[in-house]
Amino acid sequence: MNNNLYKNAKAWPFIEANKIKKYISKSIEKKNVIFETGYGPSGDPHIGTFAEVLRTNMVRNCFKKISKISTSLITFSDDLDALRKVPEDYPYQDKLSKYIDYPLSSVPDFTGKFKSYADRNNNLLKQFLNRFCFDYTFISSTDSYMAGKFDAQLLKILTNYEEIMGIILPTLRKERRASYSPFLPISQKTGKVLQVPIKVIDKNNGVIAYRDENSKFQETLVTGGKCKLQWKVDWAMRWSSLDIDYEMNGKDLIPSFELSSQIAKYINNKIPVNMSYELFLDEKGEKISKSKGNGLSIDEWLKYGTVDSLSLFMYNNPKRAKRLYFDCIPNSMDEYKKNLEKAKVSNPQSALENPVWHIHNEMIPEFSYPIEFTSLLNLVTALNTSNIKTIKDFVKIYLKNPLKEEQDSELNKIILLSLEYYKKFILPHLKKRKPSDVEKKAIIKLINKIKNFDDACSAEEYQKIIYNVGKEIAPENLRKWFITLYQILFGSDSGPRLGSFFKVYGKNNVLKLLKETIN
RNA sequence: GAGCCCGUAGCUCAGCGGUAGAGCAUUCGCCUUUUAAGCGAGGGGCCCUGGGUUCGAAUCCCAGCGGGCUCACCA
Repeated sequence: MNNNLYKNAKAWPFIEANKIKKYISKSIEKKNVIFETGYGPSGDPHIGTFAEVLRTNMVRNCFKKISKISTSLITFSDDLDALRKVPEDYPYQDKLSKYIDYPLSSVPDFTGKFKSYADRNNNLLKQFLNRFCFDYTFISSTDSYMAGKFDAQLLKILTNYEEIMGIILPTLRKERRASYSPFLPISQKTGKVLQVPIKVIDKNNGVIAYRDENSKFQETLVTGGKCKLQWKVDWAMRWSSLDIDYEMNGKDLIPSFELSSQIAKYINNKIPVNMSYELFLDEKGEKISKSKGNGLSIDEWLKYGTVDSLSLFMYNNPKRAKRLYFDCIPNSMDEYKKNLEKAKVSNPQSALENPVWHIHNEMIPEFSYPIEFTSLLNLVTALNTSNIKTIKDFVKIYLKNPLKEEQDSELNKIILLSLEYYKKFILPHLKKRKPSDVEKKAIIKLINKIKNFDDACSAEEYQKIIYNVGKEIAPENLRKWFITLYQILFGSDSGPRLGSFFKVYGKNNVLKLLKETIN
């Protein structure tokens, strides 16, 4: 219906979707548009992989709006690739290190839960993707090679062997040129992926010959899973085999994409529409990588922030290098809430520019959490408690409108997140100071007065007690007295209104809290 | 060497053709309380430089100067 709206939309996923539409208009019979994201299961799924799937999915959703052609999303796992390095955080270091150079899919999973090491990592990725309810088709490289699904392309590469070598060799150093081959035979003896020079090629029979680990002359078919392709050739082969129309990649792969595009001309000249995105940086501005273990993982983000806040972060400015660190989470949480509220009142055209439109594929939820995450963090810091009920009671006092039922569970969710964030990033920096002798006496007085009240003491009465004690020790500057209490009780210069806090916190807890400060 | 990104308030950044913005920091004012979980008000800018396009440029284009990252072994 709103075709013009979609055409004029300036949000990046729409720009990409329009690129695809233009691209497929050149081919006569396009029945299904295929999006690909690649994954190397050499360790835990990386947040970058995840970002790629999320963003690709956003483009796909926009494409669905501007075209009637059906779509699919392939998540391709390169699990026939060899294990090169044992990830530092993997629990079975010694066991895994014996499988260097073996295909990831033939390395056992030492946790005993999965068929193979690759299977374990593939499943971790799927778990994350399912959490976001993506609609995708998972394809295993190993399965495809073994089933002969790539055979036609493999033979084509063999036919054009010289041309393809001619593209790659100039990009390599001299030493590497001597050993390079686009085909990596799987050793018939050990099962390792071999990086050996090809001595003889027989195009008619689809056979190559090489010397194996023991310098023994071996012949093998290039088809049927007997050989794997070097990755840049592999990439180009996939575009053709799987008929890929769209694929993103990080900027580190820009030269590789260009090279694979050159190679693709000798397969079926299938080169997808491509977008390169900037890499995520750690707090020092360096590339986040699996091997370094710097920056943030998906799990770490989700420990302190919602799935939606993570999606928002991924949506924003994919072509700009961004620091991905813990301190991004509260901002992203608040920005999400802001955008959600903006979406409710925006016109149809500007709605398409709103990140939440893309995050939720147009099905924007009506409710979000009722309080900004940063405000909640202030509150949790001020209260200095892990008691969810106490926090919730205070939120209710703060909110002008009564809490809607739908918001209640959202609130519970973010209270838990804020508590995690508080414990990890705020609490360690708070420094409660010890009271001076004069202050100690005042606090003892406060304790005694509170003790003499019954349980039903109101917030105003608590407040009155605090004031009366304050007047005695600092009649000229009551503000100072309150600051003093905040510093001693919470390690901060400001905090909640103490009368209300004491009331909600409960008499016994208050007395306990006060007594702790004078010991 | 090649490619990509970034130069906007003291700091971190948003804005990306139509009056220069936010958070933090800073200055001042405000508690026997209409929620101090702070609140209110202010100061602070040749939007890196120079050209171009335009009625109009922080925004688009070109050139330059800074800063950063990535790739040139593997993926």
